[in-house]
Amino acid sequence: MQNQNHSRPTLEDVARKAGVSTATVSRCLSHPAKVRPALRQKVEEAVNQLGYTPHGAARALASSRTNAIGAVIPTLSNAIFANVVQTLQREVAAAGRTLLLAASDYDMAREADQIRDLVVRGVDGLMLTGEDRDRSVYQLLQKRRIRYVNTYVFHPGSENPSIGFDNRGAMAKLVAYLHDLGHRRFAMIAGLTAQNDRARERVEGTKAALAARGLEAVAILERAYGLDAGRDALRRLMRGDAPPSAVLCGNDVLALGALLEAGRLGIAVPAELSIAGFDDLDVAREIPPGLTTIHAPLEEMGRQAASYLMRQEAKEASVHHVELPAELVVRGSTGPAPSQDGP
Amino acid sequence: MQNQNHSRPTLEDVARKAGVSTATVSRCLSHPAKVRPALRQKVEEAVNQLGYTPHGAARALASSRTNAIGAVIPTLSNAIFANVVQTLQREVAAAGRTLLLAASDYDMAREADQIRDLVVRGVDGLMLTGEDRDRSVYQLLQKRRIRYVNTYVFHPGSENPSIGFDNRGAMAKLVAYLHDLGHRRFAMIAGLTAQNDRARERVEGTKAALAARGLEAVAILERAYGLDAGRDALRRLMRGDAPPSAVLCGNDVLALGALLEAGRLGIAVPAELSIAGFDDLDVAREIPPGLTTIHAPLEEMGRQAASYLMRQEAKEASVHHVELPAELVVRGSTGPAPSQDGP
DNA sequence: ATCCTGTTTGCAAGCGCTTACATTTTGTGC
DNA sequence: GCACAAAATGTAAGCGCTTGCAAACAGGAT
Repeated sequence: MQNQNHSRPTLEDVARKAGVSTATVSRCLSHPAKVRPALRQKVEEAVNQLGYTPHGAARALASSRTNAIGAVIPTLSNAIFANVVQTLQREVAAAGRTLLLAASDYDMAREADQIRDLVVRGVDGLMLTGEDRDRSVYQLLQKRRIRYVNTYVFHPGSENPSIGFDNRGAMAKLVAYLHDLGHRRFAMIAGLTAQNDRARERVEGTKAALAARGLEAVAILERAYGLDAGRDALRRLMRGDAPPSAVLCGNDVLALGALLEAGRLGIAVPAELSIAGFDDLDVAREIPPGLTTIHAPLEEMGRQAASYLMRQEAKEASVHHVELPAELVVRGSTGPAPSQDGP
Repeated sequence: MQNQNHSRPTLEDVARKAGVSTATVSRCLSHPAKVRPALRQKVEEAVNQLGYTPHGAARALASSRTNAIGAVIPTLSNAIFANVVQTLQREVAAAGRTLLLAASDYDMAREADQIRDLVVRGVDGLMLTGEDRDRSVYQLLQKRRIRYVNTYVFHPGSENPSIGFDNRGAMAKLVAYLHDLGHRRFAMIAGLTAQNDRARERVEGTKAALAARGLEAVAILERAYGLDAGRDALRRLMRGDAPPSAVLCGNDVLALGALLEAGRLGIAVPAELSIAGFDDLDVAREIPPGLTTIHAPLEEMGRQAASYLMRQEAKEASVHHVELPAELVVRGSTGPAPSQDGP
C-alpha cells in the first residue's frame, strides 16, 4: 500500500510521505526559499527515502521552460567546432542548463531538420553556425520566439544576430601581409564552399584583396577537410611551370597538409614557398617551422554565444552583433617572396 | 476568434480547423498509417496553414518516451571523444533521436551531476566513458531502468555493459613489439590517471608487460593532454644520463609533442629514440616519420554504442560486452634499439 | 486581546499530448 | 440487402508537474 507498485515515485508520493501538499514539494525543489526550513527538511527526507527524481517532461510542460540550449554545427570532427561546443557546453552547464547537440554534416536540409527538432524539443536558445539557411527556418524561429545566434560570422547588417569574426577581412590581412613581403603569385586551397558561407567568405575576401592590388589568384582549389586533401592540393598547385609563391589555405588542417607535402616534395618553406592557414589550432604553433595563420577566437565565441543566449532569455537588452578579432599570427611558414617573384 | 490569441497553435487548434478530433490529429502525426488518406490530407493542410509544431514535452509526458539519447564524455577538446560523439550523433539522428551531450571535464562529481540531469530529462539511453564512477550512479540508472553502456573500455566481467577495447592488452602489444626490437629502457608519458580509468589501465598494462619481461620503466610521467605537455615531458625524460630508448605515450597528442621536441633537441627518431602513441589520430600517419601507435576503433565504437542502446530500447537481446580490436600500427617513429641498449 | 500585514501553505486548474476503450464507419460474403 | 468483422474515428482520462489564488497562520502594533 505504501508504494503504489513498481513505478518511479512522483511528486505526490513525496507529498504524501512528507505530509504536505504537492505544491509545497514542488516549491521545495524549485524555489526552496519560499518554504520554511522545518518543512523543507521533512520534504528532503521524503525525497531521499523514496529516491525521487523529478520528471523533466512534466516539469517542462507545466512550466513551459526546458532549461535546454541547442547547438547545430557542421561536424565535431573539426576541432574548431568541437572546441566551441566544448566551451558552450561548459557555460551552459554552469548556468544549470543542458546542451542539445546536432551535427549537420554540412547538409543544409539536414540542418533545417535538426533545427526543427530542437524547436520541438523546446530549447530556450539556439546556437547556429554561419548565416546561410532557408528563410523558413528563420521564420520558424521568430514565430516561436526562440532566441538564436549565428556564429563564426559577423554580419552587422543582418537581422539575424551574429557573434563571430570577419572572415573576409581576415583574409585581406593575410593578403596584405604577404603582398608586402613581395608575393605576387597567390594560390588558395579553400574549404568546400558549397553549403558553407564561412569558406565562401574566405575565398571572396582573398579574391577581393588580391583584386584591390591588381592581382588575381593563380589558382583556387576547393578541398574537403583533411590532411591528405591539403597534401593533394599542394601537389597539384606546384606541378605547373609557374607555381605560386604563396598558398593561402581555408583552414589549418589543409595548411598543415600542404606544409607536410611541401616538406616531402623538398620545397623549402618559407624560402621557396609561403604557406598560411586559418584557425590557429594548437598544432599550428608546434609544427616546424610554425604555421602562419589567422587566430580564430573560438573560446571567446563560445562564451559570448552562451551569454548572449542566456541574456536574451532573461530579456536583458543586448547588442545583437559582436565582432571578435581574428588576428594574423605570423610564424615561420611565411617569409619574403623568392626573388624571381618580387617586384 | 479564430486563433485564440498570440500563442502557438496546439493539437486542438489543428483538430478544430481540420474538423476532426485531437486523437486523429495525434495519430496523423505519430502513426500516419492508422488514418485514412483523405483525412490525413485535411489534417496536414491544417498543420501547414497553422504552422503547427508538436510540443515535445507534452508528447514526452503523455507517451513517456523522449526519443533522446544522452552521452557524457570528459571533453570535446580531445579528438578521440569528439569523433565518437560525432558518430554517435549521426547514428542517433538517423534513428530519429536527438543527442543530449554533457562534458564532465574529467571531474567525477560533475559527471555524476550530469548523468542525473540526463536521467531527469528522461533519456532513453546513455553512453558513458569508462567505468569508474560512484556506485550510486549505477544504482540510479538501474532503478530508473535506463539502458546505458560504458565505452573506451572492455570489461567482460563487469555487470555494467561495455563496448570498447582492451587498454592493458594494447600496451602489452606495444611493449612486446619494442622489446623484440631490443629495447630495454622504457619510459612512459601517461595521461592523467586521477579520474581516468583508461589512462590508468594503459599505465598498468605497460607496467605488467614490462614486469613479465623482468623489466621496470625508467620513468613514468603523468601529463595533462596537450602538445606542450608532451614536449615538456620528453625534455625531462632525456635529461638524465641514462635516458630511455623507447618512450610510450598515453595518447597521440602527447606522443606528437614528444616527437616534435625530439626533433628540436636533435634526437634522431627512431635511430636514437623510439616513440609510440595511442589512438591513431589522422596526424599520426602524416607527421614525419609517421607515428607508431595503437589504432583505437573510434567510429566502430560510436556505431556499436548507438546500436546497442537502441537495441536495448527495443528490448532485443544482445551481448553486453563487445571487444573492439585495438591494433598496433607500426610507422617510422619506432625502430631497433640503439646498440648500447641492445641485448 | 484585536486588527492588520506579510508569509506560508494548500487547492485545483491546467500545460499539450497520447492512447485505452467505446463508437461509428466501411467492407465482405452470402 | 443483411449480418458481421475489421478498420477508422472519437471520447475522455490521464501523464507529473507548476502556479495563481485563496485560506491559514504568524508577528507586530495598538
